[in-house]
Amino acid sequence: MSDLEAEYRLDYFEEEGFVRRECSSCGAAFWTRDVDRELCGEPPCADYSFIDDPGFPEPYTLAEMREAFLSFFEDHGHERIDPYPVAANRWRDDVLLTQASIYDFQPLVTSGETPPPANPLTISQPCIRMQDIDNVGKTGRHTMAFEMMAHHAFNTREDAEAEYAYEGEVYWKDQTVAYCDELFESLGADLEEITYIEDPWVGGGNAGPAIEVIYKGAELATLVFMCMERDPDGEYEMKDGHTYSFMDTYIVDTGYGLERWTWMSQGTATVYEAIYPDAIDFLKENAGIEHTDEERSLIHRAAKLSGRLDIDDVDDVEDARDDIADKLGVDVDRLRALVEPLEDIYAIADHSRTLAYMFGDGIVPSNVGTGYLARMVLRRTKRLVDTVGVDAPLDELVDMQAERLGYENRDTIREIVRTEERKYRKTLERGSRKVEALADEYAGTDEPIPTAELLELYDSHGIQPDMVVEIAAERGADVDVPDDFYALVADRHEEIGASAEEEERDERLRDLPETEKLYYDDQGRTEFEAIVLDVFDREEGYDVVLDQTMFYPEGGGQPADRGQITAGETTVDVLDVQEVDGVVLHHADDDPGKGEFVRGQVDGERRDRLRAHHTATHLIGHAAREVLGDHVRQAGAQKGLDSSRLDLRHFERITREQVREIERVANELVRDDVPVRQEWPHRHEAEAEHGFDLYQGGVPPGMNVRLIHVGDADVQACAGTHVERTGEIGAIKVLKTEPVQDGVERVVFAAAGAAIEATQRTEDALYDAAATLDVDPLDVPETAERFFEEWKGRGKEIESLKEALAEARASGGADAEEVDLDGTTAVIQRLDGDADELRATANAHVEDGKVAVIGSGAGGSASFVVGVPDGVEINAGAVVGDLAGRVGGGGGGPPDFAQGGGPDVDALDDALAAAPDVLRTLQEA
RNA sequence: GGGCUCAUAGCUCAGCGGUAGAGUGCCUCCCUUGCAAGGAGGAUGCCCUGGGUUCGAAUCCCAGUGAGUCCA
Repeated sequence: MSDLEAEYRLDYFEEEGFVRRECSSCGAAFWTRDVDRELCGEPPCADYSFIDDPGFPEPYTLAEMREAFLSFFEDHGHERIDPYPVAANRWRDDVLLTQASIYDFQPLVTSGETPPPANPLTISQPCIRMQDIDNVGKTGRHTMAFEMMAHHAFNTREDAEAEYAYEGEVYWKDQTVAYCDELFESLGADLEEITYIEDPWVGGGNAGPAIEVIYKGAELATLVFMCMERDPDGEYEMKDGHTYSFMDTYIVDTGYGLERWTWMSQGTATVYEAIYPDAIDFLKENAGIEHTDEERSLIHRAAKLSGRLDIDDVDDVEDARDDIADKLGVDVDRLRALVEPLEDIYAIADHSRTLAYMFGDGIVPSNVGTGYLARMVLRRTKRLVDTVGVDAPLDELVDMQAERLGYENRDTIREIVRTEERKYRKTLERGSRKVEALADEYAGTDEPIPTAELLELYDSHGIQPDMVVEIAAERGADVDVPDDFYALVADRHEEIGASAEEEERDERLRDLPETEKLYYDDQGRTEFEAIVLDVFDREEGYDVVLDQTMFYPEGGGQPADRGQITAGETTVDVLDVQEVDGVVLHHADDDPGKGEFVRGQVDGERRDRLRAHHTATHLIGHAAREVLGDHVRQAGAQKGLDSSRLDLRHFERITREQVREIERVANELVRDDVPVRQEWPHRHEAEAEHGFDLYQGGVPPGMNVRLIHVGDADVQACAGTHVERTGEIGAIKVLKTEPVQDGVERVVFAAAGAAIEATQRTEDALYDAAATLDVDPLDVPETAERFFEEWKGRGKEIESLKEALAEARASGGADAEEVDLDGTTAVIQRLDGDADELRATANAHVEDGKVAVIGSGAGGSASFVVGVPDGVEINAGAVVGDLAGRVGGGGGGPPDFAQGGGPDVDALDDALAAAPDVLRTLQEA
């Protein structure tokens, strides 16, 4: 094993007269121009020294600092790149949000599969980090949303054997540090005060030496030299305990915090006041926060010490605050009272900015993925706004930031925020009622509300424990919130993770060349000729590999083609087609023979239906964006023969009117009969021209991407087969919309012949209903309504008639046998009616002060109802139990009214005959 | 993607195997000339849908639909 110390011995440090020191406080190794320096300069080894004493001679706004940085690197040979969305899951599926500029180039660029958009490049990338959400506002320097300014260079080692999408060295460590120094110098910083701390970096399977750049107590940049990958046999052991070795590519990954640099130039008490002063002023005024000069001075003095506020957990923050109050010689409660409202304001400004980024980049609130994160941030913001007493509506706060950030979809953003806020309010109302009921229940008892109830309230109803505490206090109930509450929540979710089975890759398959795909040349053609390269004997059937094919393998939500392969006299059926690493496997029911010359025949009708549905999917997606808004994105799709479905991200249910509008727009494009074109541009040209909206169905690998243009209306990266002109689709009919999860709506539709068939099916159903009602189809709704009302009316009428009938039977005494039980009359009666009739009759007898035993043999089983008037000592439940036992069943009920029965109808009369004895026996007991 | 909760009168909900309830709102009457007033009476339910268990299901089980919520 060896460490990375040698990696930091840069010629640049040597030439510039740097010295290497170890911090006398924390022991970290660092490089400095100041030979007398002992401390690394990073809190807690040192305090902020730039507050009220900026580190640069000129103050910069956020925009000015961004421009200064980008143009500096532009002047030094870097190409400026537009920022990527904050929703990183739009181009990679391993993370949800963009947390660093390098995320933009993972995994395809960093692995060398795809070239970077420019090399070297510079960018200012908006990022969102949710990890420290609890401490935003408290530490004075942490924000959830920030811009990471960066310059990147992608290098490949000279001796690399494999092919990479970029080659040679652009620049490496010395130049990177030199740029950093020069940037500081150009801004007028005091270079003597800068320290470069050695701090190796590890993350995501990669590692490398890295340098933290500290100036006047603030970490302003991190220079990462990504050059190693995890390797069990590697020479270097990193801080994560794994071993690493050098790889063929090595990448300069820098991160300069735009907010920190801006703050440094202004020297305000907190970073928030430097980056969005307008928002802070607005919020302060709105919440009515004012300070005396003395208070303001205290806040500033506290700010200088705030670098020590560690962010790892809230307890630390509280401890550190004690510490700070102590140092300033003020009461900690006073400090807290002064600072806490400010902290809330800072957090609100930051969260609003986060929301603006999220919604601006098209994230839709949901119970899954990025949508869920957005929902959490929004709810948290809403709580902060309520706590601190800001009465501006949330959509306005977010809009202020969205305007500043230059988003164009501001109306949609506001609508999303309002919709989401409304949902949250409903949740809170629902929650309050639940908690109030629960609090009332426990208020009378000595017991506190149990933890299990708290967990249930939070997990199933989204009610925070502090809300329970608040409401419970109002109603005089106790609550104990355990310290490890959220750990208990996590326990509830603990379960056995499903083990993913790694599929064994076939060696023989790997040696085969990629299959040439003919289906892109002419998407309507169905016949072709090919050579059988290999045949794999499978458990069921065979996998046939050809040198070229017209068969479309399953992919992109489009099912595989079917058809036949003919070799001489032998014809085999192709049942399924899959693609593995560029090799197309034709799953057939028989072996056509390896090395044979074959003719392939694709099932043309099936292919045509799939083509129509695939192009129709693009049209529906386009129409949905037109009707519902630009935030609408594909969340999944599946094409079929009879219908297809497209899942769309949208923040509310799609209305009937909107469906009609979507149908109209889509069918208009069909009628216009516009051409559907395919092209294979370089991915960077495609992205530059159309943005990431191209990748509705996922990001394909490779240098070039296949684009499908529908006229001038819609462009998407897509691998499927399409029609030549939209007119071939004929018609598109939306069959239904349904929610698949919060924030995702599924549109089910049919195209071409399937559209007509689907319409005919619903029409048939309507006609059948109309025929039954004997009315015109258009009158069905009205008639159904009338029938339903009438049916309900009759139900009520039958009910009252049964009552009347029961009265009549009771007084008329048909079939009734009356027996005397110690002065009380009991009526034993058989009437074959339903349970309601029996009950009503029994009730009528009881009203007359008689014990009633009513039996029925209707409905294929025997049943009894026994009623006992007040003051008669007979247990009705026991009577029924006895009688029901005689017909092979059971029964029971309260003492004054019981029901029961059994399957043996033939025994009913005998049971009734025995009833007087049963009654007498029970009366005596 | 997974877990959990819920669905009963217009609204808010109770009932959790044995005759469908409360509060509120609605209608009528009385009292009172007034502010969320009081009293009496009344109407209003495919107890989400479909299957199962049971003599009997609003209630228990399964599936579906819809709503909510937590986590990755």
